[in-house]
Order: sequence, then structure tokens, then C-alpha cells
Amino acid sequence: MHLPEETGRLDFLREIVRRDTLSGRYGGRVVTRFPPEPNGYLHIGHAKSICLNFGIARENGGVCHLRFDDTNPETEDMKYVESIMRDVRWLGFDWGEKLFFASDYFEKFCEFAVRLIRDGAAYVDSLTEEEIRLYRGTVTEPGRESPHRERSVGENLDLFARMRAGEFPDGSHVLRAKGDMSARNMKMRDPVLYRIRHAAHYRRGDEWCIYPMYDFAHPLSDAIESITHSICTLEFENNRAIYDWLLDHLFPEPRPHQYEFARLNLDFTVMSKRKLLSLVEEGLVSGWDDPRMPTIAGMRRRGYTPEGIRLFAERIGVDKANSRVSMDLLEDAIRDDLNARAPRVMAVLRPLKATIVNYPEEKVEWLEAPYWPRDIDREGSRKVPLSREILIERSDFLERPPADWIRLRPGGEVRLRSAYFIRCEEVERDPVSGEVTGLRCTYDPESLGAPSKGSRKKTTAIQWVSAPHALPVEVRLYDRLFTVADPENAGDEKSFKDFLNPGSIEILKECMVEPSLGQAAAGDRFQFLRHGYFVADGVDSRPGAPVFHRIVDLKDRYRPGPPAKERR
RNA sequence: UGAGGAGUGGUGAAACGGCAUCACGCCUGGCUCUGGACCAGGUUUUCCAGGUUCGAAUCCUGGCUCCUCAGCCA
Repeated sequence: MHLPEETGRLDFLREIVRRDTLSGRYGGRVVTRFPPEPNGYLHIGHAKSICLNFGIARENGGVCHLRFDDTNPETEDMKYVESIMRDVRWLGFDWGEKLFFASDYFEKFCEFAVRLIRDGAAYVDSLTEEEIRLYRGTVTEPGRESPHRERSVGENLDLFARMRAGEFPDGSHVLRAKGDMSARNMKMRDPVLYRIRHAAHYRRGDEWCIYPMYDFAHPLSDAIESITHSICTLEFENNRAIYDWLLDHLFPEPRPHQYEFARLNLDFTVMSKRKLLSLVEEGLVSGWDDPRMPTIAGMRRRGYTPEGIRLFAERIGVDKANSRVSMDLLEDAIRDDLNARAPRVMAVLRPLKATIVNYPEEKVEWLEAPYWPRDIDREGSRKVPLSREILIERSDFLERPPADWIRLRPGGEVRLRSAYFIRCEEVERDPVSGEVTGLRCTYDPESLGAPSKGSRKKTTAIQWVSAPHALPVEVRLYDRLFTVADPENAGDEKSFKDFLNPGSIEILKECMVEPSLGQAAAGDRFQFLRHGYFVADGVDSRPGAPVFHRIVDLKDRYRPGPPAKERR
């Protein structure tokens, strides 16, 4: 089990929380929240936010709320609520009783809206959407005030009540805050608080036909729940002005405060919900849980562990500088976790037949093979059968290997992992193509369990399976989903989809694994020796026809060395 | 050309006026029944120009570059 990496350093958010805790600003309370909109699946970027919010709460003896920010009836769905809860739990976090829905606050939101109207701080605007846009001005020119801005409190109250009562069609009126139409911050130019939308909400049905905007609902939700630190991503920096304007107006200190951090960008993938959705909808991937997807569901199916993902989140840290994280960081965190928890087994992905000519025809030996290398402090082993006909990895034999080759070669020896040394005596080949079709080997009966000496020290131990005992399985190898690091900004005219990696999945159907894998249950993770980490798939596996996904490969330091002396 | 943010090795972060540090990557070597893991060593960094200071990634001035904002999405 991997121990948490103690750095002792605090990121800027934890620094702020510590400052507030020390000063007693919130009476020592720390309450954070993770506020997803249920309109899509969570991805690794959300995982960063989840680890932050739940992590900060946990470290400070506080709590983190799970709140669904469901104020837009058009895109939200219960199925997303369920997937989000599942993903957060899977990642290892618990919101206890603190499950909330912004849609449960609709009545309260209305009361606050009425208060703002009474205070002369909000008004009903009846401009069209187009007019509102025109009146807003641009980043360099101030906006103009709406002709409806000076309506009386009474008229505003009446209009707002009738909006709520359903007297008006969509788009005919909105409730706006009285900000400042010439504000340098565009967000403060009378932000819209409520819009009319005659649409069924997935939780409230037809109860409402006015829905609050994010800028209104979010700060209020935070305040209603007595959130202390409201942590969001950088694109909301400008929105903080509304956040503060509203809460200063409606809540006394100590009220929630918003802080922003840089969202996660990962090389060779995309992180926008919209883009991920389009990959799913256009069938470019098999679904939200396609193992190539950066979604939590995809990574779960891929075999990534919650511990590995949390370790990754911890290692990348958090800051306000936009950044783009290399896939190596993620993969290494996953390997780091799996190294300690995945038992080692033997699988041959691209088999090459080898006949051990001095091994009796009918003989079968069941050899003890440890599940763990000696550097992992775990016990356990299984028996693997050995017979005259075995299968080895095609890539473990080379007829004319480079000088530093430590695997099998004609006339050379190599150890069969947990078994004997074999020597390649003869190469069988297709008479037409010349392709190597098999090897004829001899084995050294004295070499089982014996230390390797002399020239044998310069060889490795290769994985193998007994041909008559091995189980045929399908193995799926994955590679990066895109061919470029930043698919969203790669080509001027091109869509990110033009950079999809056609080799992102490779399906191997002729793989053979040791018989012990017949017991593997969906979700079981293994290290296929010298290949990488693999997980038994729970979706496409069938009895007698298991499917394994490669979670991540093993680092491979081997670079072919100088070629052996050429003979001519 | 408005406002709000951000610039530290190849990547992500730390150092909060005092030897630029950590993780990942990469390169050497050791070890190994995994060319994995592990161990040892190495590689590469403060956006630019001035200034303050004994001393600047850090403070000041000016510039440059990048990101966000003109939805009745969040």
C-alpha cells in the first residue's frame, strides 16, 4: 500500500484555510463543497476538484458537501446525478448526510430575489435577449441602461410574481441585478438573475417556470449551507464580483468566500464535457466509460485505482497558473499504486510455439510460482503447468539480436520464469515466407530453482504458458486518445476530432494466459509479467471468453544496443 | 486598444529578502528469476529591461507573452 507523500508544503488554498482557521474567522469551521451540474459525467479534472474540496475538509476536521448545481432544466438528468455520486464514492470520498440540490432552494432563492427587489437592487427587464446583448456594450465600451431599469418596486414585485406564476412566455422578461452598466467588469453590467423557462425540471417537474442563473444560485447556495471556502476554477474569477455583491447584500460576515484555482489540463486528451459528449454521441468511443476516456467511469473501467488517482492529484498540486500536465505523471501514479497491489501472472500476448524436445511427451509438472517479486512484502503463489509444448512471447526471440540482448537467440539460453532454463536448438520456419513458426528447444532439468551462473547471469527470465493448458483471452491495448498534446488548439481550421489517434485501441485476440486466470473476476487487476498492468473487464467478458484491458504498461528501459557483429 | 488573472528545468509544483528544492521525464551505473521495482549518481530552471538592497524568483518601475470575461449555460 502506498503511503501518502508528506511534503509539508501547503498550496495557496490550504494556506488560506489555515489562515482563516488560525484567525478564528469562521469559529474554526471548515465547510467546502463540490458542486457539479448533473449534465454529464465526471472526468479527471473533476477528480482534482473533488480531492481538493474533500481533502481540505478532511484535513481540517471539516465537512464537504455534495451539491448538485441543477438550475438549468434543459440539460440535467437523474442519470447524471447517479453517475456522479457513484464516481465520488468510488474515488473514496463521503459526503455523509450532506447531500444537497440547488433545486431544493428554489423557494428560498425567490425570497432573496424579492428582498433584492424591495431593496431596489434588482429589477425586471423586458428587453429581448438581443437587446440585452446590445445594451451590454463591449469590453472596451460601456453598456447602456435598460429603459426598464427604473421601474418601481411595486411594478417589479408584480412582474416578478407574474413571471413565477407563468403568465409570460420564455424570454419575455428576466430579473436583473442593478449592477453598473459601465462597470469595467462585464459581469457586473446588470447580471441576469432569473429567466423564464417553461421546461420540466428533472426533480421539480413543472413546478417552476422561472429558473435562477448560476451567478445568483451559486453564492446563495453556498451561504444557505454555511460554506466557508467556495473553491472553483479560474474562469469564475470575474464572477466573484457578483458573488461578493450578492452576499454582502444578503448575508453578514462570516459569509462564504470564493477562491479560484487552475483547472486540470491533461496532454493528449480533452477535458470539456461538451467535447466528451460529442465523442460519445458520434460513436467515436464506446461510451462514457470507454477505457480511453478521461472520465472517472472510463478510468475505472480501464482499471485505474482510486488510490492512484488520488496520488496523482496530490502530486500535481494546485495553483493559479494555467497548466497542462503530462500523461507520465498520471501513469506513474497509477503504476506506483498497482506495483504494490497487483499479483504477477504470466500472459503471452503474441505467442510463438516452442517445443522442448527433451521433455517427455505426456509429462506435466505443476510448478510453484510466486505472485509477488521479492521486493514486495506479500506472500502467495499458485501452480503453473509445464509441458513439452509451450508458448513464449514472439518478441523474446531474435535470430540476429543486438549485442546487449538478454532474451532468447539461436543457440542461446534463457530462463522460463519460475521454471527451467531452455536452449534454442533449432528454428522452424515457413518454407515459403521464411517466417519463424516455432522453436525447438532443450531444457536443463537441473536448473529449476538453481541460481543462474556464468553466461546465464546475463539473461533474463521470460514469461511463458503451457500450450495445452493455456487459456485463450482477448487483450485490449490502449494508447493516447489523440495524436497531439493539445487537440483543442492544434489546428486553426481543424476540429479536435481530426486528431483522434487511430491506434488508441489495439485488440489482440490470440493471447494465451496461464490457467489460474480462469478464476479472475471482473475488476481483478494483475501484472502480466514484463507487459504491464491489466484488469479483467466486467462488460465485454463472457464465460470462457475473458477480456483484459491494459491499464498501463511497464516502463521499459531497453533500447536496442549496438548491433551484434555483422557476419557477411 | 477595458477589466480580472498568470508567467520558476521537458512537465507539474516549492522556496513568502538569505545556498533555487521536490516529484515526473531523460541519461549513467548498481542490483534483480520482470530490460519492472529498488539503490546510487547525473542532466536541465526563475518571461524581458531597469531599479532598491550586502543580498531579489520574492520588493519597486516599465515592458512582453498567455488565459478569462461581451449566454436568458455553468
